[in-house]
Amino acid sequence: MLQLQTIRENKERIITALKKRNIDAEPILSAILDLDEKRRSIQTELDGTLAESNKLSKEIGMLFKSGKAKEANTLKAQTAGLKDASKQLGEELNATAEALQEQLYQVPNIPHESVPTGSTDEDNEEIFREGEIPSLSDGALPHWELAKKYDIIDFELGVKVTGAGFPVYKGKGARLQRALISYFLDKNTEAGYTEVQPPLMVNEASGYGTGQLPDKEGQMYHVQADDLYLIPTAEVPITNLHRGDMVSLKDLPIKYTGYTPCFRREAGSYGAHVRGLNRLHQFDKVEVVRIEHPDNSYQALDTMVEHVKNILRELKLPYRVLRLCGGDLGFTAALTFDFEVFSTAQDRWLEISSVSNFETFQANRLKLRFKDENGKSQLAHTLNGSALALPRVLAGIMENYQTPNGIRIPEVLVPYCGFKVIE
RNA sequence: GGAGGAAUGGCAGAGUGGUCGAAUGCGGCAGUCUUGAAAACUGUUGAGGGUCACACCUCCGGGGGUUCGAAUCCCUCUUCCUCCGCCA
Repeated sequence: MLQLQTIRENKERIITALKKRNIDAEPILSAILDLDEKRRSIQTELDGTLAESNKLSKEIGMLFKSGKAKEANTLKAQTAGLKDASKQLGEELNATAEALQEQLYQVPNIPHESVPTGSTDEDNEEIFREGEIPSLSDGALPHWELAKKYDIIDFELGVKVTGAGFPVYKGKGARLQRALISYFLDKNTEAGYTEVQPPLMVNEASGYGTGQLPDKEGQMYHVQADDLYLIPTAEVPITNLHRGDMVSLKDLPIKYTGYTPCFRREAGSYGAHVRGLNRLHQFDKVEVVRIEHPDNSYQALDTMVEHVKNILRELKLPYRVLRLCGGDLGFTAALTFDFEVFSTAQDRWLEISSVSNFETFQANRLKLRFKDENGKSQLAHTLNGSALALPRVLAGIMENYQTPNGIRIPEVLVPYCGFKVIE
């Protein structure tokens, strides 16, 4: 959520910036500023009314104390009108403030100046590419075929137990997945992130805090009986650990990593691109979250990008890094880098990580602040990234490491797996 | 699930109807002292709205009510603690 003050002072600049998202923000920003002005004028009027009745109350109190009950009762009669007026003004104020809030929730984050223009993922800007794309033999298979051949992932079983998009990992497949989780967590804790195991369900306030609500209500599983949401990413519970906090300067940066299953309804997805592990309703992910001083957040973003690069380098997977264009940028992000692994057998790139700076957009909703060098409280910057999303990494390993005699295990994972090949 | 108790500023913790936005301690900040640091001492220090700046308004878990006036009384919700029951 943008700060009102920012909108008041930079309306034109925001409109220009949001054009990168291919939206014309003029109408909504004008509506917001109108509501803001209306809210303030009601507030001023209400303040005056309250000031007057406060004053009268004090006088009445003093009159009672000095035994002048009769005069006090005369003043009492005067307060009735003020009470009605302030009650009505209070209701108006609430209605206006609520309408204003609703509008503010509709405005996405301002894209960073480096965000390229564009409307779809085809307009994303490739900024880095590394790793050799292996030349596979003629019989190379996509991962869902490999999964069946070696009996390590069973999609049909998941359909029976739950439904499509809930695979069952078996044997060495399950072990490889567990190995990847441990390996990622180890890499992240080595880099100074504190490991946490957060709840897998969150309340409504948390959903609003990180921006999943109200914008992406339909993407989350909602447990209606208890009004809780299954998390679509560990970003939600982990960032919300500090909702409402006033952190001290010396605690920054705050760095967390956590492994969680993630649940997404993925309403509207279909077709070949959702085959196998490409798009699931439940998947595992290891996430990193940072809370930063605004002066350091972009440096921190670069650090996170380098960190993920380093992991992919160790796994010896061919990958590229994209700077998301305005049209593809998430609602809450100011700047996002996507990582994609090349899936040789499918001949396409698979997104395996997304690293973003949200600047104050989430912090403003979270009321996550710190005391700065001058003792003034200001909003912190929040960032997060996947390090990494499991299924597609698994798919990338299966497809790129396949041989006619089995799937080799990347060297760094062998100690975690306890075997060198799936055959 | 049953019975009680509690929720106050960054933290701890007073405050039970009228200068209480709130004592005190810790922490933070500034200063004195010191070669420097620590200790000690002195001062200062909640958040939000509003204003050019004041004034002024709001906030003592959330919401509602009583009253001229509520941190303080009533209702309700949430959370936490203690005891009992049940259970991984």
